[in-house]
Amino acid sequence: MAKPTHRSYSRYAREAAELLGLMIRNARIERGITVADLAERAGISRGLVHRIEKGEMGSSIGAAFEAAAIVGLRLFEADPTTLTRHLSIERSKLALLPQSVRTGTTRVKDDF
Amino acid sequence: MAKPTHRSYSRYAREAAELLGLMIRNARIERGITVADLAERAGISRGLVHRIEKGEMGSSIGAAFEAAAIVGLRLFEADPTTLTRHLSIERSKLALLPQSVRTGTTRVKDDF
DNA sequence: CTAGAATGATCCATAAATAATGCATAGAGT
DNA sequence: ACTCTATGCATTATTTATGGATCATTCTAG
Repeated sequence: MAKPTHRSYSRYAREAAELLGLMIRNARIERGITVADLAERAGISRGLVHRIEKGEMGSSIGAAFEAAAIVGLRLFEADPTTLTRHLSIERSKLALLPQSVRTGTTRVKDDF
Repeated sequence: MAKPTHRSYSRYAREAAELLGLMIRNARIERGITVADLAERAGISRGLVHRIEKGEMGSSIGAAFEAAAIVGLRLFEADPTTLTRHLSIERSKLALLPQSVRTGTTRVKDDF
């Protein structure tokens, strides 16, 4: 990395991370899985599971989402099938949107 | 770090990350925000925004969630108020659950 | 078609995340 | 109450993610 001496996050982002961590922890406990067990199954360390459950902003998306998947947590309130469907939808939407945004002439879509 | 020569992720985790990236990208474009602009507002680099939008598993939760918040994306399909409420709920749930899981006697809750 | 800009990708140096370990504490179950 | 285990936290070594710069490509607008 290079410069980030320490970052600042919006309240929304922080709460979202904390919520994700809490949901993972709750789901894990409900299923009777230990931290060590979850760590091993996710292929990460015990400490990282702990930090993810605490909602620390530094943990990687991959580790957090993998842990969530293992404890059966459905991100975005979607089951596996729905998730795949959502993916298609978003991919389609992307195809319809302009592929680059012009900021020069400042043509923001929602100003008129 | 220590050992992870390269990790393997479940399909669900990968799709979730990809979906998050696509949603951020779509929301960004819909709002007419450039990658550079989003990067600056989130306090991260252009390259990182790009990697987040691609759904790369290595990016940090903090960077991704901050980007999502800036483009107005509501994680977990919850608006800010609902998010805070969800937090309370999860915190309450946690208080009711056992604080440590016993794996020794293998007393999994959902087997009977 | 042209010009300008945004995007996508690569390279390098460095700060940061992670794994591993050990230890103290708290909790569960008997 | 006691024991055994899970958890929380700190430390260190190593790996990796990130920022910054640069270049090629693709898109937009005229």
